[in-house]
Amino acid sequence: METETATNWLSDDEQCAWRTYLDVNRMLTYQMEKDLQPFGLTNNDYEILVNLSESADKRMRMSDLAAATLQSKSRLSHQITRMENAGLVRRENCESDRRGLFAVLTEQGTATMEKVAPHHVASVRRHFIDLLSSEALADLRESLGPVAEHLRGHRGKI
Amino acid sequence: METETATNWLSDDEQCAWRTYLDVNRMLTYQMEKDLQPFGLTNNDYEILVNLSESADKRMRMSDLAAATLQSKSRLSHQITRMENAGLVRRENCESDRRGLFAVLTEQGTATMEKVAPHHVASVRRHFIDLLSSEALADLRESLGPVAEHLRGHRGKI
DNA sequence: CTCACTTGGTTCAGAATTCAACTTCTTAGG
DNA sequence: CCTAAGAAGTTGAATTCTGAACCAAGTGAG
Repeated sequence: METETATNWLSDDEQCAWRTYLDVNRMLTYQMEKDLQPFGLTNNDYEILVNLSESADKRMRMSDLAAATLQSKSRLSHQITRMENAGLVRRENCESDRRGLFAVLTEQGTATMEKVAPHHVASVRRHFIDLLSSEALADLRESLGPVAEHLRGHRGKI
Repeated sequence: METETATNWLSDDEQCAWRTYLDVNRMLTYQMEKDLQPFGLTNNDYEILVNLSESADKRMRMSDLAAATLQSKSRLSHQITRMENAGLVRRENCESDRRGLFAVLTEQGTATMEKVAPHHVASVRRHFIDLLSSEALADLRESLGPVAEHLRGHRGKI
């Protein structure tokens, strides 16, 4: 009794698209990281700074931040500890739920953001945005949007 | 004397495209990793297996493999050691350059590839390829190709 | 009320990654 | 030749990440 169905391999075009996507992905991450390095930040640090700086009162609950950045609670906890030591954020108790903690952007964290953001944007432009026509960009949004939706609804499920 | 030029911030559309791209990136990586987990492989393992299995004689020089996967020599060395312990690859001396080493796919490595690949392809389809129309896919190839080119030419430079 | 269950977060141990030596071999210049 | 510079890999220590165990605080059914 054969329950296996024949594998639906990728066509050449599909294969090519997928690999290109992966390549861009990997190289872009690498390049962003390199471009942040002079400021002593990692991609991860930066992402957290962005999240915090865009939140009301520049603060977020640990678990929300973990969810937003798709990190485990454990990893985020370590990460925030490091950033706390670097003076970028601090932890603050949550009144309404005494189990909870906020990660809060410090003055220095805000200042860092303001200093680094322009360079980061320039980097994003140089290595991505400015290499795409505005139509290409629109297409990208439209086609990747549903993929993002799909993945969001998936969270760990098979 | 003001040498700063005004920051060319991202427009809403650009911002949205960029964030969508980042989100898909992160969630997709996460999902691929999850889907490989039952087979005891990481994305990294899999990528190396793919590279080796597509190479002549199922072997690659360590440095070429490092370059192909954008890892440091050190990291690759550790990685190969682990995979060697798992029986997936072995190291072999290089005749022509006695400093050099090949990473070679073992029988077991090949078998693992054959077993896992169909599931991996299915995963790629489910979470990416099949969510895009063939036009969207073609557009993606066309617009991301030059980005990949640009990044390839960049390798660490600012 | 209270006992089980969930949630929010940390901690610890083990695994992976980085970074800076270090070894060996190759190559090019004089 | 011989030597200095560079390339191929490895190693080890320090850092980061993962996963499970844990604690403390909220939730809710009986």
